[in-house]
Amino acid sequence: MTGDRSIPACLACPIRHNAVCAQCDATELAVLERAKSYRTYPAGAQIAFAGEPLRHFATIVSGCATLSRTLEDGRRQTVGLLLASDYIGRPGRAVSAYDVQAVSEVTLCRFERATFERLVRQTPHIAGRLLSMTLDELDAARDWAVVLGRMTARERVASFLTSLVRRESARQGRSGTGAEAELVLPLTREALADHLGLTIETTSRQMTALRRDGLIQTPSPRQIRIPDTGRLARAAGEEPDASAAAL
Amino acid sequence: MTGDRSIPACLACPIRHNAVCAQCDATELAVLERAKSYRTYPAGAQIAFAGEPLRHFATIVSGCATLSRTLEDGRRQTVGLLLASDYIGRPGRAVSAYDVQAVSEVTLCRFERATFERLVRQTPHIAGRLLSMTLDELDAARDWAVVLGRMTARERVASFLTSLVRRESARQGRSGTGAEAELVLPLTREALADHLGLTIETTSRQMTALRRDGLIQTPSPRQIRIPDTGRLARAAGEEPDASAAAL
DNA sequence: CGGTTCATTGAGCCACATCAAGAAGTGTGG
DNA sequence: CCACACTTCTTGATGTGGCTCAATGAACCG
Repeated sequence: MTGDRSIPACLACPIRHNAVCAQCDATELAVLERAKSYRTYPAGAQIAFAGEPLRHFATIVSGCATLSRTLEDGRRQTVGLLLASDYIGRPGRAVSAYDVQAVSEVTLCRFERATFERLVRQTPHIAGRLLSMTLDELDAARDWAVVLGRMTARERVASFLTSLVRRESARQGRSGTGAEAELVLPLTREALADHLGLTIETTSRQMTALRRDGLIQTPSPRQIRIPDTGRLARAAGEEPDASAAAL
Repeated sequence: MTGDRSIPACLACPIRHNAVCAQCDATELAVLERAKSYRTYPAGAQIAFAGEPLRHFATIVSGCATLSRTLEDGRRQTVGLLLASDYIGRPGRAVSAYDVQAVSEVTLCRFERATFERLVRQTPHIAGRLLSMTLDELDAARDWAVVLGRMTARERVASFLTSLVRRESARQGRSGTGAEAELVLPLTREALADHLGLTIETTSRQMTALRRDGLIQTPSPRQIRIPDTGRLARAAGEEPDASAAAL
């Protein structure tokens, strides 16, 4: 494709093996190549509005976005944290059910809605991958419902950090680097609180408490070092065997 | 099919047009017909256990079941309420992520897991419907996350009753009977509390409060009459236009 | 260097949890 | 048909985790 200098080829795409196109072969990718367009949003930009039409189905190539809903009185709840390879939009619906906001700078790989729906129908590899990803999202949403419905503030923070570490290390292939981990929070305290179903203040206090107890270290508010992920997972309410059974 | 007297034909199935088979034609149904088996569980029975293998992919033909997870210390959160035409199990996973419990007597239409996965791959009509249903479930799970994360006890109860009324009237075709509604709670107070992320006591108190305020009437604890669904929806935190805009 | 945004910390209060007791409904056996 | 046990639901009294309100600190930026 000589067309647009700024759009990289699918075969060189960083999320080639994780996005809806993961199972596509070279021929199928060529079709996607022609239909796709890129768009980049700055940090803080709103990508979609709840209740408003959504022209594209899009995949996050890089960056981080939140999926949230705001009640009239201002209460907001984030219902999904979207990272690279996650998708935005719903085949079959013209209207976005949630607000989508770029948390860091976000680059999307987009398809016109009608075009994408045709692609889904005609390409079992896309339909299959889309189903698999949606089932994963459904499990993630349900898991998070347990956190929101039953866990204490401390457990919520610990759960979130634990799940971030897991996503991070899953993305990078290494399944368990062992005890230690370090991560950069993509979210502000406000976005974090909205995700946890807490206030900024409570979230901050729990971060302080976890630091005091030696479960995390915070060189800066956004940077978090976890000396022992197992201990943090236990603080998140997980039984000691859950995923670090090997130790 | 002369095989089993107790299994009704797909064409006569009460959930024919709502389940994963909804888009199938007569030929495809014939294939399902041969592969399916029925099983009925009494109220209270556990259909699947979190972390345990799940041999079948199943659809609820009749009855009501809950999808839940229990933490070691006994805290339980229901993450899904399954009614007729909803499915149980996850194509591609051999292990159940949640506990599934029959709330009322439940009849399932089941397929061996491997058989069903083959059917999904070979039948676009099934794959498509499964995707669509999963996307709906995902939206429902995310909507419920907003309730669990940000709503007061009163709003949670009102939200739940409102959503039950909506599902009921959607299932029966009539989109909005107007203001009035009556329903029989499929859940005990305990199961209800587990779904709302509250205690039994708080749930009961909120029911009492809603009755006191004239938003509901309760001839018996399980039977609920809603004289004005719009008013209840507003108590659930919905802006007055949301779905009863026509008034 | 003031203004702005973001994060932390403190003090007090309130919604919901917990603990405890009754009330109402349901089933069983005499 | 009633007595008794058992489960389910309701109501009351008290405690507490997280929210609210308010101030301060830290980082960034024009």
